[in-house]
Amino acid sequence: MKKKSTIYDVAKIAGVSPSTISRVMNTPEIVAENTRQKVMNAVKELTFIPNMMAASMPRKRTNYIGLIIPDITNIFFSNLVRGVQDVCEKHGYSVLVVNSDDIQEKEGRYLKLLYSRRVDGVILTVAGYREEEFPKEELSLLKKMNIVLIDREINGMTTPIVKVNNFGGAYSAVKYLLTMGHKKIMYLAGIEGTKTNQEREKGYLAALKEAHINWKKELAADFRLDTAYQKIIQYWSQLKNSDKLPTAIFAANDLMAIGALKAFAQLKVRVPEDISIIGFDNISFSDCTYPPLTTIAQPTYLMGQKAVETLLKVIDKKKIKKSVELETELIERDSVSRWEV
Amino acid sequence: MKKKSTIYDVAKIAGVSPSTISRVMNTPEIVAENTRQKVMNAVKELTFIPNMMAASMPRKRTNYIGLIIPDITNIFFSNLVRGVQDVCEKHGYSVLVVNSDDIQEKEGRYLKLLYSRRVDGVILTVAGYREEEFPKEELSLLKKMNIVLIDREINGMTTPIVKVNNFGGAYSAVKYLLTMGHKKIMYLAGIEGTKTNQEREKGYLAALKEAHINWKKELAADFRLDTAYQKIIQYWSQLKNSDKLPTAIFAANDLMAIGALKAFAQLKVRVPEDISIIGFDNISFSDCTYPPLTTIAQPTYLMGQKAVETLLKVIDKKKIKKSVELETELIERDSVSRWEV
DNA sequence: TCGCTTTCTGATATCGATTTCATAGTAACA
DNA sequence: TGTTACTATGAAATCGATATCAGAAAGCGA
Repeated sequence: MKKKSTIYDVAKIAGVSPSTISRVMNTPEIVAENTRQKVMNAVKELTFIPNMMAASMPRKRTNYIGLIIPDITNIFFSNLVRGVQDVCEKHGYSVLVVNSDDIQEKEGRYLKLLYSRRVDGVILTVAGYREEEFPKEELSLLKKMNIVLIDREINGMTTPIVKVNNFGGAYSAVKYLLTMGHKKIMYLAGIEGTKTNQEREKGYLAALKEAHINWKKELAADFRLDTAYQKIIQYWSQLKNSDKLPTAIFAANDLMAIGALKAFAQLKVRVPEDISIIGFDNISFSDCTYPPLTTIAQPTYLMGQKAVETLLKVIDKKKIKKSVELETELIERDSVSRWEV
Repeated sequence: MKKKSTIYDVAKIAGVSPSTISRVMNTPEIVAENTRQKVMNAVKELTFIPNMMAASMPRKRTNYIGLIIPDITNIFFSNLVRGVQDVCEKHGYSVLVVNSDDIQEKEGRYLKLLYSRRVDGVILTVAGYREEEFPKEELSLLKKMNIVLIDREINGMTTPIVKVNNFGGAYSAVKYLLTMGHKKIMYLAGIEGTKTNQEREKGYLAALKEAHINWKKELAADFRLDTAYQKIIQYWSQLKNSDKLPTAIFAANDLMAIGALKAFAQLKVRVPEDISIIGFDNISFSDCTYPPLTTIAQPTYLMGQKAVETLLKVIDKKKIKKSVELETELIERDSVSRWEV
């Protein structure tokens, strides 16, 4: 590996001072045409590329932002990450992504890491599994950093947030099932501790209440495909042909809806003839399932973008809206059919 | 935002020199028990967390590594990323992930970015679309950095690489189709410029040759689901019932296999009754398709891990194997059936 | 008790940029 | 032509850690 050249090396070759090199690299317009030429030549000769790391010390900016998500492997989040990355790059920022696996303790550890790396700000999807109280140490870290929440709110906290109208989305999903004639609708729930799940649950209950429907049933899961798959298999095996079985399922996300689809394929329960399923998210595989999944679309990529835009304003101490709420959209495909009695 | 405390603040409170603070943070065992206590108290009082950014200057290590992949949104790569992240974290490294979108020009730009950030090393999936010659500027950057390739090789370059036995995997996929009685097997190709695609193609051809089968057909695509979907729709619409239609398809990756599945669903061509499909990768949705996809599994996560392990050795100038080649495994599911004549 | 280690700590230079301040040189104006 | 006002550049301090080197204090053997 060749030795890396510094601003001093360039200065020596160009016969000017290091300050001038810095000026040419950052504000070329303030240096005289012919010194600029000399410097550019020297830069080319050494193929000099400035050390951003070193620059961030006096600048007191690293131009990094941190992004904490549950799991990059989850296609919902990888989409969001891409939105974050693309906007960041446009503004000269780089993204440090870490996975909390929805575990609070990891979230805390990573927050500390991001702080020690002195990222300029953090976009945070709070972990789903957590104690009632926010740990003091983590809280003090949050106060020391520029934070924007994404996807999931924290109760009683005024941190800026970018999210989707979960209540509205869930409400319209269930409403849709109702208009299709379904009277027995089950909610396949996500991680209980997340505000996201709570809001979707409220939307589910609100729609039922409005339609004066008393039949309700929640199957507890955790947003994960395999868990949903197992829960469904288990529940249906126990209650074969019982009237406790719903005619439709509203899944708190597509991953679980797909898990359900997989379970029903194995159980030889036909979708949508025997049971209808609607998901939430519109992840990129939801049109490749069998049958293609009807779902509530979330603008995932856009959420990532908005979150960065908000964060950059926070960093630059500009005025911001405390909360950006994006709307969902019903995508009709083939996993829901009319239920005739 | 509270002011960030430095090693000097801690020193003042603890009544010792900054050097001692540094020692307590890095090599506590060499400082006397009771000064260590004093320092620890001061650290706690200020909730001091050292600035890694600043530390990396004299250390001449950033403890960052760069990871260039085509697209984080591609589930194949997001798995690999997770493998990279997990091992990195264990060794005190953080990962800076960027997306080349398989475009050489972006790859070059990001390489430069990573260099300017002075990452300790780079794990690189070379972009698929590129000119014949390796651009000089990019090449000189590669020489200045610690590089490990992953997934895709570069012709005529001795850079260490972690990959899978593509030839063998493809060969066994086609061999499997042959043993199932298929005689007309199409190859649904990935990006032509990638070594990965070339090797899989060779595996395909080798298996056919060995079986003395002359029927061959390649449908050019680009590893992407939508492209594969469109190509299939187009090809089948043109050649309805012609004997130019294969009885089985070997897709260069699962994403394209799933695109094909989607196309056939729409074309009312039954899988596997009318046509068999085998994929490559075993991405996490491949068991949720209809029918569940038979495929050649790649240890994606493991590849990420191995790449990091190799890279860390390169960074520490330890001896390494120039090339780590992992094996694939045939996963039999339901998208391939026996073909009886 | 003397001299020699060993243990522990502090002073200082350093990493590679930026930034402030000072100043030389030139232009502008009356 | 003298005063003022810019323009262009350099010198030096700074960011927050680490690392080297030197010296004080303590321990130990003879």
